[in-house]
Amino acid sequence: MSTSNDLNSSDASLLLDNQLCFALYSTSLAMTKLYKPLLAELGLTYPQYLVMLVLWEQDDVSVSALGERLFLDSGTLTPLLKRLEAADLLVRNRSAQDERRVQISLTASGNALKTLAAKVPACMVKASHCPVPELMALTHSIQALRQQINN
Amino acid sequence: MSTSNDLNSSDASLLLDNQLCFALYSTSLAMTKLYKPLLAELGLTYPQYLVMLVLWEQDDVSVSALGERLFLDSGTLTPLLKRLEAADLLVRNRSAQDERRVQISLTASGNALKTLAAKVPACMVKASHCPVPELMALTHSIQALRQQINN
DNA sequence: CACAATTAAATTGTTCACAATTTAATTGTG
DNA sequence: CACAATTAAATTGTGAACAATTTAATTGTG
Repeated sequence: MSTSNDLNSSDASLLLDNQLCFALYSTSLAMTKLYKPLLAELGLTYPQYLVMLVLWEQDDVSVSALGERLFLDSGTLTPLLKRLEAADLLVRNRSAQDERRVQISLTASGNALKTLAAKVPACMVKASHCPVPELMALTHSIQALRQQINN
Repeated sequence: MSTSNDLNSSDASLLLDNQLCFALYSTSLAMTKLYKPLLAELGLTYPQYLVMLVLWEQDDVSVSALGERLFLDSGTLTPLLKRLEAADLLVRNRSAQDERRVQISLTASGNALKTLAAKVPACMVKASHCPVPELMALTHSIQALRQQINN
């Protein structure tokens, strides 16, 4: 019989609550592990790959523009970009117009890597063992959730 | 006009591919940020909260059992568990039956924290601005994807 | 123009993740 | 029983994430 001290309902909440956040968390980590061997061939980690994807879409962007796109701040991006610069995939230059800004531009190697990276998406879709329409539907649902969370 | 060197199709793939993995990655990080102030009141980080959720469901588990449940290894769990032990929320003891195993048990403080944590789930559901049935459906889809990925 | 407020990166310090290795205990096989 | 193989945690080293702070440049207001 339920009493005011009965924690069963909160237990259920804790279990239910656990599900969405933990599902996102654990599946995101699983995805990153799935990418790892493929990206290792390119010499990239997953966050580094995300930065390269942005740059392949639009070269010569500021650190903050990159951050807005990826929802990451300079504390995360600065050291990551330095590693990509050390790998000769991009260069970091202070903007002449605004000395506070640092512009990120691809090197020839960084541009060339796009060709090698072109095979990554198909490999990932195959590795997920899921039909593409389902993957797309799931993507839209998750993006909608992120939209709600970020207000 | 398309040529064999035209990268437009791979561009599209790169964009599409980006979506699901990046959606998972960025939404998971956004969720963790949403939890942060709430969990800070309990003195927990999000991964620490996950460990406590498991222990509130089932006390006295081994490090590897915890790892199977959370998809994490001893390299991640050992230092995290030491911090929770330092916070007096749990104790780590070598199993008498098998000296290789370390059993994790809640302290009185660790058990007591469950009452405070009971309010967390409802707060998170409210903060997500999403109807519960949608959250549940999304959870199941993501779990199914994780299942596929982990084979 | 002066100077406070704002903005952009970088830095510092803490906490994950995880691959690879190490240490120690247990199990399986001859 | 001996001892190689396996298993469980811990350790080491690298690379994120991020809050809080710092540094430096720009903007806004009097």
